[in-house]
Amino acid sequence: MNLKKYTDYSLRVLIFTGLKHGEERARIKEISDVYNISQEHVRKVVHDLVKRGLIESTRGRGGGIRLAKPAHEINVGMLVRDLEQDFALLECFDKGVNHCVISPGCSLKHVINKALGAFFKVLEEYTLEDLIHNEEELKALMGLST
Amino acid sequence: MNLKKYTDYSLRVLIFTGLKHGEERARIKEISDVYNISQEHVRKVVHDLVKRGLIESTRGRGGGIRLAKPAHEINVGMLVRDLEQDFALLECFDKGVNHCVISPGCSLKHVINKALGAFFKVLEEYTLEDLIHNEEELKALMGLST
DNA sequence: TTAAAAGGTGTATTTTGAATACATCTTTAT
DNA sequence: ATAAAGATGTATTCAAAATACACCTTTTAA
Repeated sequence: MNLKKYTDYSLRVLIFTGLKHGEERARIKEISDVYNISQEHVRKVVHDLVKRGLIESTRGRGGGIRLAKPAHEINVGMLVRDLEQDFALLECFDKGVNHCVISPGCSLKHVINKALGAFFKVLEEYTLEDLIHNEEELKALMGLST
Repeated sequence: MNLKKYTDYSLRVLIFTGLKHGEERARIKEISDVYNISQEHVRKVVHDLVKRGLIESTRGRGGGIRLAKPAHEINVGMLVRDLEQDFALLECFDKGVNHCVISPGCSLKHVINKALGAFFKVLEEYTLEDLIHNEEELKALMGLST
């Protein structure tokens, strides 16, 4: 059981970007340096976040990225749901693929579904703002002058 | 986000086996036929469940498998935890691999962990007995004479 | 007006781990 | 002795994720 690295990276990109204020912008290069993730990947992740409307990017010299909406409007649960598209925890979750004969009478899927619901319920209690509440500490860890 | 097919298969093997009573035993061949999973795989899964002490097997003619303990003592949560060994949802969960600089001050891992806890809390409310409460229906779906 | 800085985009390759298959062995009741 | 059952180790296939490569577009400051 695991999440994709892209989900992890996306969250980290948002955390970094969330630390910029006002007219400040984050640059892909910066993010790539801080987290030691190649620029290519960061670029992909950023691009994706732009498409999802979470990040706003400006091209050209002096450009960069910033959050497209306030951090408290970016919900962690929604984000993870979005980024992880595939939640077919059991074969029978995917109608197209399933060929388990007992699935019509099988309680397992309900149990797993209920558990998955609980998982997201917790995540939905948090927003990006909660993840950057300790702004100074994070900046220090990143080696950013404050 | 997904579970391994082996987890799925294991649960299904237990469900099948749990429908046998008294001196009755399930045979790998039977399970393989009902679920349409090759005998090879069922064998692996069964072997694993035997090692985990959930199933008792008898070799030789007239042999087969049965639960090693009553169905209500087989907890779904524990089972899934056991079968899915790897819960490194984020890179920073795995100390050996992690190289995210912000991890000492990052709240994300706590949030994800809490969610994972909620996931298992739900699963732990169920045992194999709950999964086979509708014994007759399941047997009918499997095409077993009752 | 052009060079540098920034992001955009499509495609290809590598890696990993799960899923599956193959081959052969051991045990035991009849 | 033999057939029915499970045991076990190894090899192969496959898919998806992760990563890398190449090249494009936009913007602005020198």
